[in-house]
Amino acid sequence: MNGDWKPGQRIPIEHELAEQYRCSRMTVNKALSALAERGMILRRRKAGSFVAAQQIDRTVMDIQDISTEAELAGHEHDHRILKRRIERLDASGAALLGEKPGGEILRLQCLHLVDGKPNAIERRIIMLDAVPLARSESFASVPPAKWLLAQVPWSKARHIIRAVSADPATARLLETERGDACLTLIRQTWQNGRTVTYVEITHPGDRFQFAGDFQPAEPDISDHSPRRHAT
Amino acid sequence: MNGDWKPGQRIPIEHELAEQYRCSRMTVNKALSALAERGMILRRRKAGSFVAAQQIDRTVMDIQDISTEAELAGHEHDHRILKRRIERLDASGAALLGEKPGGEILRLQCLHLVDGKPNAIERRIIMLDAVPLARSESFASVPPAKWLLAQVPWSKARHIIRAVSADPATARLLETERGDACLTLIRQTWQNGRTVTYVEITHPGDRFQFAGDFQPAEPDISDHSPRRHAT
DNA sequence: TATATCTATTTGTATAGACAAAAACGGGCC
DNA sequence: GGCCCGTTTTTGTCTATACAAATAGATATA
Repeated sequence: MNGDWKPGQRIPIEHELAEQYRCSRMTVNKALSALAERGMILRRRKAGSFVAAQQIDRTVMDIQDISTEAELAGHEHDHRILKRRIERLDASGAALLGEKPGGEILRLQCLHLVDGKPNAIERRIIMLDAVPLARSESFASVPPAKWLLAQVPWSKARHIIRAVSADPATARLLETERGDACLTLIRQTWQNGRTVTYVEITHPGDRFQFAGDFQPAEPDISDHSPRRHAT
Repeated sequence: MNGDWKPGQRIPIEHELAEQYRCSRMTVNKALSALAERGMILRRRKAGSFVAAQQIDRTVMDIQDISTEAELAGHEHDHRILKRRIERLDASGAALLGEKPGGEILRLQCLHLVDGKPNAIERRIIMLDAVPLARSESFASVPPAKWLLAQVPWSKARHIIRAVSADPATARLLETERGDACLTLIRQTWQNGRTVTYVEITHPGDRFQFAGDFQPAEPDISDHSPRRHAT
């Protein structure tokens, strides 16, 4: 990693880099592929490799389930099931989930406490045909997120983060003021193209935030040595 | 990808998988390494590879600069510089940034308009010793984020997403009600361990959200064939 | 029993060679 | 000029081999 290359600039071809740094082309390829995967460079056959024009601000967020997160941080976690009802998916719900209406769902509402204080409200829909075992699960001892994680592997997830004002019911449960800013995480998970679960988790804004880091791979081909990572 | 493995279960060793799927160990290693990188499996020398106990909910968010994002979505973007002042970093600012106080900074405040409507307030600190060119830049035509992206490549970024209630000044500028929920993105970028810029971008909660997808790698070693990706 | 040391297993990574796939480029043709 | 087609460059990936590094488990020792 000597002089930083400028956006759009062409990188020497793999064979030249291999010769320059006295390593095999495979090693160069692996390093450059890693850079490409992180969006640092663009690669096109025959055309060559180029420093990415616009650095994409890509950040990786580890969005854990609340109980796991609390445990890892050394806090006490507890939860109360406020609502648990089997329904059929109506039209509006179906539109929200992108599924067909009519299927049986389990609708849950759950309050999460961290160190005894309300930390989040979880409103969840579980598709019962995707997770039949949920029908007989009370979720009294294991919170829904953890139970689901252990039961069903998901193959795709989508997250949305929103700021909302607390409605009266939410404010009361979270012991905050009505209208206070809250951070809502919406997560939908699929398996083989079918929704497994949809959940909205609302945190009081003054007690929660999401953080993510992005550390691009250093183009450290130059300080390459036989016994160090190249990625 | 035949039967899904259960968490904690041990995966056959690379040599066995190579034999089983009639490919070289390098190929197996590459596939498993990719899975490990995504947190799907855990690997330990001598011990073996194991299906990750807790599926880490890791999501990748593309957090673009506002103007770029608006352009991509086909919207009109404009901005106004509300404040532009050269100061010295005081103690509280230094603590916030994790830098030493006393250095010269450029403090900016900027209103972003999308399709003519206020969409965000940007409050930014630029370290002038890291970006000396900023001293003579007015940012009247190019918004700060875009200008910086073109000027200084960053090597590390940290993002925090928070929900906050609009203070009176923010509410007035964003043409929303005081106390309304807002989504604030905080981003700090470094180059070679030194802060380049720190920015807080506050969006009205009813006009903004962040989204991210996570699609884990399929363990598609079984349908391996000479001319398909193994990762 | 507890601790240190050795050994064998497993992953990590480099290498050289081979061929495939994409696509930029050039020539020939209308 | 514009279009088609073969050539060539560059990346993408697999193979087989080799050795290094970490460490679980076995053995020796206190």
